[in-house]
Amino acid sequence: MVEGGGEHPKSRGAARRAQRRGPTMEDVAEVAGVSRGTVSRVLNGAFHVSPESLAAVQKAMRETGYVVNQSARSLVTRRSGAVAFVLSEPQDRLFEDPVFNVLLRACTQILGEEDCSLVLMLASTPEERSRVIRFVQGGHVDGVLLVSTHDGDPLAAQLDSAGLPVVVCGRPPAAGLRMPYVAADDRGGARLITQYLLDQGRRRIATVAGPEDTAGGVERLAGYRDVLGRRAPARGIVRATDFSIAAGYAAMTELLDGCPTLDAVFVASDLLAVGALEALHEAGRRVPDDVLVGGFDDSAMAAATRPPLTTVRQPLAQVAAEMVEVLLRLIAGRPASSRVLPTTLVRRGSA
Amino acid sequence: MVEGGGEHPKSRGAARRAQRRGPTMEDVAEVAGVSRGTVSRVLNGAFHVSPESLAAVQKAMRETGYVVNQSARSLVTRRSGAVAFVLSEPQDRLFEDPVFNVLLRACTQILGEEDCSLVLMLASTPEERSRVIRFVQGGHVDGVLLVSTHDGDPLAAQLDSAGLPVVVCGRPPAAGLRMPYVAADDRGGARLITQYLLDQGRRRIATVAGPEDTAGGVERLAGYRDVLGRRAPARGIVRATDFSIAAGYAAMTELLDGCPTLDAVFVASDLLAVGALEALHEAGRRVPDDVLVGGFDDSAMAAATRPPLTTVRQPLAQVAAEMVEVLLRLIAGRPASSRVLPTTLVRRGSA
DNA sequence: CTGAAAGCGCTTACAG
DNA sequence: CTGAAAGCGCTTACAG
Repeated sequence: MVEGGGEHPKSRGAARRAQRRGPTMEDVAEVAGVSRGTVSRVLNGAFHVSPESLAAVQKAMRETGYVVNQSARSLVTRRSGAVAFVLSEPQDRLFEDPVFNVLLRACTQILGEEDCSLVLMLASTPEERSRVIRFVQGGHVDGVLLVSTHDGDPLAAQLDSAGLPVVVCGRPPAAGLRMPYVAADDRGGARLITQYLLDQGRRRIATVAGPEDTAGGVERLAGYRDVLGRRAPARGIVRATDFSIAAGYAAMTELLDGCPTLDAVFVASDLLAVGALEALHEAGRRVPDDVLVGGFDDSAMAAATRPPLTTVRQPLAQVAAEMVEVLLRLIAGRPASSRVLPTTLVRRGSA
Repeated sequence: MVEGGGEHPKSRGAARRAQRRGPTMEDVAEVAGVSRGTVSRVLNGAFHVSPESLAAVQKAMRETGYVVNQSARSLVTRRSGAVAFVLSEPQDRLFEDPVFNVLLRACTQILGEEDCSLVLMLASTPEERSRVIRFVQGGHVDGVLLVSTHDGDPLAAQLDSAGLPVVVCGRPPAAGLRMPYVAADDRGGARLITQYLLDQGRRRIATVAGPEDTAGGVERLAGYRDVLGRRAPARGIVRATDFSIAAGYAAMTELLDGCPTLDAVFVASDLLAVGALEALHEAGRRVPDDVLVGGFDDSAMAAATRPPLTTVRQPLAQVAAEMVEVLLRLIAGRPASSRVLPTTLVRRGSA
């Protein structure tokens, strides 16, 4: 009863490590009175296993408190059971935007239900990017969920050629990339809200657009233009430097300066809109009386602004679910294609 | 030159799996003209390796594009090179609070610099909790960073007895737990801001406290009481049901109802304060003229409220750094003790 | 300083 | 349906 006992650590180096070795498959097999192979079979689907063996093994697993050693399993299956969630953004964009957080949480939850784990990686710097590449090349993960909103991201291209399944969130950051993506319909949503502002009778509808190297910056502006065309007021388009509150404030200030007669504004994200509302307030413009304000995202903040923000809802939970589904399909070797999800208008007090 | 080539997948089942087997240590050893053991030694510190061998191996690694197989390594070292970041919170608290996000990002970044990866796990439901336990028991991670603000969390106790290193963020969720923690000085911060409100000449200082099963709820209220004692106005303390904007709105409304003469309020979190400002605004109270408002956290939102929020700064980046340091020490088998980090007052427009 | 060898705990054809 | 055996790619004493 000394051998393999957990209570008396073996002397050969065990003291240094102090890891309690749990029961192995061998132990379970012995208790169940079957071979290691049979135990493995019940673990992996229980095909070709007699009811008696099955029961014996399950009982033995319970008794011994067996839990599979993932390293050993991965070594032979070449599957890690994990995927990387890679945030490839400049630092400053990262910390503020609630959109990423919601996405991350949703992905974690859904993956967990599939018994797959999520390892979070940041890729803001060249060092971090090379770490990501080494990591995925090293077989630590079976695939990657890439969140990258800015064009020309070097990581996307590298990942694309790394040979493992990748799905990107949002419009792919560069042409010629073969990886599938899942995106909300930015352009359609922008059309929706711009049309809505028009339908409220406003005629001088300006916009605070996002940075032009981002999908949100390009697509949402395109949607705005789809609706307004030449009816967009002169100097009615200002680009924010990033998707932050501060940038929204600055852009709105500039807009009021160049286009003081505006009576509505479509702001390309809720975070920007928070800053824009601030600027409007300081300028003495009443929302919605003087100026209608429409946002984009429907993040938690949208309901808490003064007045509450009319905005475009991105179905983030669904985006997450579809990203995971596509990635899991790819990992399983099945084909999967890109998906674009519809956005909807959410009416509140600001427009 | 056929053997081991990546271009022609071996026929035995390789088509199904389609994983390009990268070069192994064996390949590197052959190219370098040394044994596998020597390659391993340069990988693990390069002690007892001659300069020539070292150079040869490094060259061979570069040429072959070798990258270590973590599964194989983990199998023998019993180290995964990863830690779990476990968010043990009810769902509703999770999605909104920026504090967790900042913490998560900071931990990911710091761990990355140590070449350690972070796997994110949610533990809101019993199913998720049991998955976390199975996961850590299975040796997937070397330790866990536990974020759990509510008392009586069953997970904390389970993790505590799981035998692997755990460090918790904030006050430990139950007495008798032996795991170290890293916390911001909630009580001291609350004292700081309450005293500040007093120093502004206000005499009827109320508070919106957090839920009483959370560290923030208990400690920050204690700090408030430390300063005010019996000078706290009657019906001047209302507990929010959780740390959300909506709860802040509700609590402030109740406070105004029960204690209409209040001239200052310490709100136990910025998110709550956003809701409280809303309620004050609707009630026609001017901030800071009629009512001074102080928050807690100094999250990104604090600078964007109207007026900007005077608040208590939690040194989250430092909390993250210390959590990681403590955990890594524990994993390395070195002792480490709990740490409480000082909080500071940040003056803005609301008080 | 270095090589040969054992062993980590699993899965998976291969025979029965 | 089931067992025996090979092998996944590494690390680590053990001898030299």
